[in-house]
Amino acid sequence: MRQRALPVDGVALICALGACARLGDTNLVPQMHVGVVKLGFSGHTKVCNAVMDGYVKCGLVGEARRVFEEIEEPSVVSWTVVLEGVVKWEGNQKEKDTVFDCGFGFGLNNVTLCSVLSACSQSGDLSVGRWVHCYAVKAVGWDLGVMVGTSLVDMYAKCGRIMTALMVFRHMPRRNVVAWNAMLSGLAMHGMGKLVVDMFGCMVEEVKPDAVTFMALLSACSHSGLVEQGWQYFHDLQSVYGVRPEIEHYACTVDLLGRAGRLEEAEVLVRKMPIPPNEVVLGSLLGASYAHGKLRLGEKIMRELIQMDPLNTEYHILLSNMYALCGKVDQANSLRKVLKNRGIRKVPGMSSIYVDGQLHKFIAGDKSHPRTADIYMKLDDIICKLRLAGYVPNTNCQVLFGCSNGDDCMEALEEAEQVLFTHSEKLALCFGLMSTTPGSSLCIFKNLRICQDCHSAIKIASGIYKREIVVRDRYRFHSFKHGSCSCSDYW
DNA sequence: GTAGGGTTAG
Repeated sequence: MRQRALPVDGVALICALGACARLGDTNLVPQMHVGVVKLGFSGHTKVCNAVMDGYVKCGLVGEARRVFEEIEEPSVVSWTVVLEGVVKWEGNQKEKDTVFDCGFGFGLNNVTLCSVLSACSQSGDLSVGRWVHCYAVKAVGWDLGVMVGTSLVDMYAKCGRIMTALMVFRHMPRRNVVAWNAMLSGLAMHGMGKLVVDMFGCMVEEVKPDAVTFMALLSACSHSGLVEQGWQYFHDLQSVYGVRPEIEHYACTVDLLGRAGRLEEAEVLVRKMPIPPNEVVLGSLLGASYAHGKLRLGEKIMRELIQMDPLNTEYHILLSNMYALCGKVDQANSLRKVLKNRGIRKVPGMSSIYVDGQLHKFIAGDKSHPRTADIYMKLDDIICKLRLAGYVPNTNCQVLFGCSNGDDCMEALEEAEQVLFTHSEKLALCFGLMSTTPGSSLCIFKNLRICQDCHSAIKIASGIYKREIVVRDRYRFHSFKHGSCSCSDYW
């Protein structure tokens, strides 16, 4: 059947849908879908593809699949969008298999491969990523081209397989600046700063570094404590490499100095910036003040941050924790009350783990998993073993909230410990340990930054259970092995 | 203005 010719309004509609998709707005996209139906475009390939893309971008993969079902003649683009959505958002292995069997039978091109691999990177789906890699090699041969090669490097790095990423990169016959950037960023995320610095030396022989390269370099130095090296790169950015420093480079450098405890220099840099500092730059400085217990500086930065972003929860919680650590319980409590009164809620922490291709998600205190009883039994056992090996729950931040006497405090302490033990990372770890073969490695994903207590608990667990445990948090990777972490506790 | 694609801090 021939597709009906697209009137001018149809073109406008596709443009508008594209804009909505880029916004990823969960209200706007369904509204636009209603409009599409009213205008009589149901089942039209290009319009539906644009609608599906919108749904995928805002996480509504079920809706996207329903739209897909109505397309009269799905094209390779339709399949690409639906595959991307399923890989990015569908946790159920059987559902994924069904779509894959049909989709990859349809034929694919480099765009499909890149798109699906990028979805794997985001959801951390190594098994689909590997499958796509094999498929591509069978279909195209060993030289997959620079774009697919780069997608593979990024996928392996973000799925926790940094050595595989390196291997793929080293076998690429052609590499441009984007490929190099993907490799260096991956290494930076894994805390392999020394290697990033060494490889940068090779990179400049091959291609000209750009603004993204320096983001990777600065963050690598920051995460590995290579302060002098990073500071040098920041200075050479413009003068040696002709790259104009952007606000992100400043944010990274502030982080580099701040993490290392050089807060005065970090603040001088912020005040002397040619561009007004944004909340990212100030947020870095606040984080560093917290890490190094500089309460006065923290308060000052907080005042500026509240002006810029009054609804942000992370900053409030950071400062509140800082008060608690300094023993200023009243101030800590009143700051928490501000959040509560304004109805501002913290983004809930969530951890997930793939077991046999199936995604299992946990939130703190979760009891919704079908194997909850087993999980909590195993959790008690793990905590016991951890304690014997020297684990001390780190209740610094919560303990003192709202208690007025010694008894209250003891009770609060026990409660605080219980809250810590059921953090989402620990539940995911526990489920991973009980449902995989002894000795195999585990990869856990967390939507926020890993907490201090879970970091020390997982370090000890990696030793006791003789497992490599990789945790990808919001910012970077932690690879726990033999009782220590690849970040050397510098994060 | 015409559907899908690789690298970017905290």
